[in-house]
Amino acid sequence: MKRSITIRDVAKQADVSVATVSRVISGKSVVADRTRDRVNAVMERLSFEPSRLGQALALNRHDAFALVLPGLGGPLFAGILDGFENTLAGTGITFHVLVAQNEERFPVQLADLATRVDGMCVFGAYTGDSLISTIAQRMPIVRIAGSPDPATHSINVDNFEAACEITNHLIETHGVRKLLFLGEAAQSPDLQLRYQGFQRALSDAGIDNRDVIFPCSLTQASGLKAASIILRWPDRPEAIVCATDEVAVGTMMACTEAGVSVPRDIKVTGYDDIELASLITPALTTVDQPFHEIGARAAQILLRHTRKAAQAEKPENHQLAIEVIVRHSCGC
Amino acid sequence: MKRSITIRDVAKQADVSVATVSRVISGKSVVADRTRDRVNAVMERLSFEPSRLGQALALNRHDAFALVLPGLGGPLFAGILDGFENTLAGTGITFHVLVAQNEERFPVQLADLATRVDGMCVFGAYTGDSLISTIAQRMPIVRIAGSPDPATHSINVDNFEAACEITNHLIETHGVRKLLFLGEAAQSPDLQLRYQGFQRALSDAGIDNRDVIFPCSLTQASGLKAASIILRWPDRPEAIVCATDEVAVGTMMACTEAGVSVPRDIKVTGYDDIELASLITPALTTVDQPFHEIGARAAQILLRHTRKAAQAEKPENHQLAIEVIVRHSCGC
DNA sequence: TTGAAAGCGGTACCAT
DNA sequence: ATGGTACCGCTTTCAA
Repeated sequence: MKRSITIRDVAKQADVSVATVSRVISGKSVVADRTRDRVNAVMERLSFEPSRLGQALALNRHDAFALVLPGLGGPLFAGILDGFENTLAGTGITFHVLVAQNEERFPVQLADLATRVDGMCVFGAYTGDSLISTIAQRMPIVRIAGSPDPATHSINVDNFEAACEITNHLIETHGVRKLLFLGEAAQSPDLQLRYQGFQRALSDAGIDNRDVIFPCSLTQASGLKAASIILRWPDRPEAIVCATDEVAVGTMMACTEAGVSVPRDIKVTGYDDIELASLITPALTTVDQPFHEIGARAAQILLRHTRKAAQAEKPENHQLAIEVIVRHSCGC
Repeated sequence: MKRSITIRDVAKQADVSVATVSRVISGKSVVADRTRDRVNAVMERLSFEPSRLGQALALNRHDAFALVLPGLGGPLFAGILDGFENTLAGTGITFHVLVAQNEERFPVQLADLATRVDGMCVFGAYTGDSLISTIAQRMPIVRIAGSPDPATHSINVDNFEAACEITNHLIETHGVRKLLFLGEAAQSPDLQLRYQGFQRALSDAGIDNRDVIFPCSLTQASGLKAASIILRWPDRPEAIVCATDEVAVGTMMACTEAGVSVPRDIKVTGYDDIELASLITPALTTVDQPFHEIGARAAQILLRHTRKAAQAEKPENHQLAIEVIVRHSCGC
């Protein structure tokens, strides 16, 4: 590993001071045209790249953000990622993705990440939530669909409302009285709200809302497994409200395998509106989430709060409306 | 943003030199017990965390790797990630994930990443392949399922062989003569080999292997869309060999929608053996890939070649065997 | 066992 | 417009 060339090498060869080289690198200060050209030529010839480490240390700035996601699955993350990436493009800021696959190792990974970025965007809830608050004292953090935290910015969609609405549709329009929620409520505040909205719709309609959830992780495979059990129940539900589209698709697969017709024999709804939702037969009634918009806003918030000196501004809290998309799996 | 506490603050309060503080931080040098305790106490009290930037600059080492993935989709990445993460756990090295969603921005992102890590693991092929070779001169890189490159390490599975074998099974065991490959061949060397293995099996059996591919991106949605077109052809194929399980699942959905029975009316095979493959009905005949193992090996190679001084060692090239998993979608 | 001081690769203030 | 130089936070000789 031969020593890499530094700003001092350039200075020497161009016969100027390091200060001047630094100036032409940053382009922020005025340098005589002739001098600039000379320095640029030398940098070119030496194929000099300023060390990010040196810069970062001197400026105490990383020019990097972090995007923390609870897993690789789900097409929804692709949307957030894309929105995030798009608004960061051209700002000179890049970002790291942390995929929190391992709950146990997460705190270490997050702490490490915190030493390498100027701000973070965290999706979902984690056991290390207190750690997040700690980090938030040092840099802006925006939480998407996470636990409320006065120290961080937040972006949330109105899950309670949407879940309530979609459930209501099933009850009011299609006269269903026996419903089941399929998914995990504990996992994140986001999911909890979906379940609570569901429960509220039941109680509003005077339906007993106890014992109406069947646990299931949020994948097609789990949905398939869970639904094939449920379909064998003696008194199977008239409608299954799924926590995500993935679960719903799995559920619908279980139905066709069991020879149960959707929506005639049983109604199914999803949540998220993934690409598959509109393609499957019957097309899935679901809830559209503006993932791209969410990612974009997160990045904007981060930019705002790192660029400005005003570090002490109060947190932004964004609430996004979401829309129920009625297709055919509900009986329509 | 108040100045964070530094090693000098600790030194002053503990009444020792910064050198000594550095020694107790690293734990690599001998320090008198009493002194160490005193310093530790001060660090504790001040809740001092050494600046990674300072360390990195002094040591010229980041203690970080990068994992570059061509997208968020596919459960397969979760396996690689997990293997990678597991072998890195406890080494004090963390890693960044780069999700190459945007082809245009990829070179910038990769170059940026290169300034922040000691080694990278790159999955798949990209337009910026020459950039990768350049970076490989400065740090170890392992390519998974990528273009061959003498400057980098590599891990590959025997896709040609496996694709050939699974196709052969269809031909020999099930007497199929009219086959179609569903997927994208151009996207990566990995996929290309799958298609080439398919073609080889055809020609070995004396079947015309021109015009036997139908383009389709590697998602369920695409598989569903493509298959529903194919199924309407006047002379539909007897078997569809899909580039991935996702495509295969989409294909099977299209079949049930069209009232075409798998495997009676048409045979379908997948590739990757995702969780859903064994759950779906009929269970998918597919190819198992040791993703976890791949991720683990990649990390090991990186560790080996960054820890040792011997930077100039010759690249490692790993070839992993893969196994065809025969279930029912092929007719068995 | 400990300390003083010279880097690591930049930035930016203060002179000139 | 340019140069000299003191940092940024940490590691690591070299001496004591």
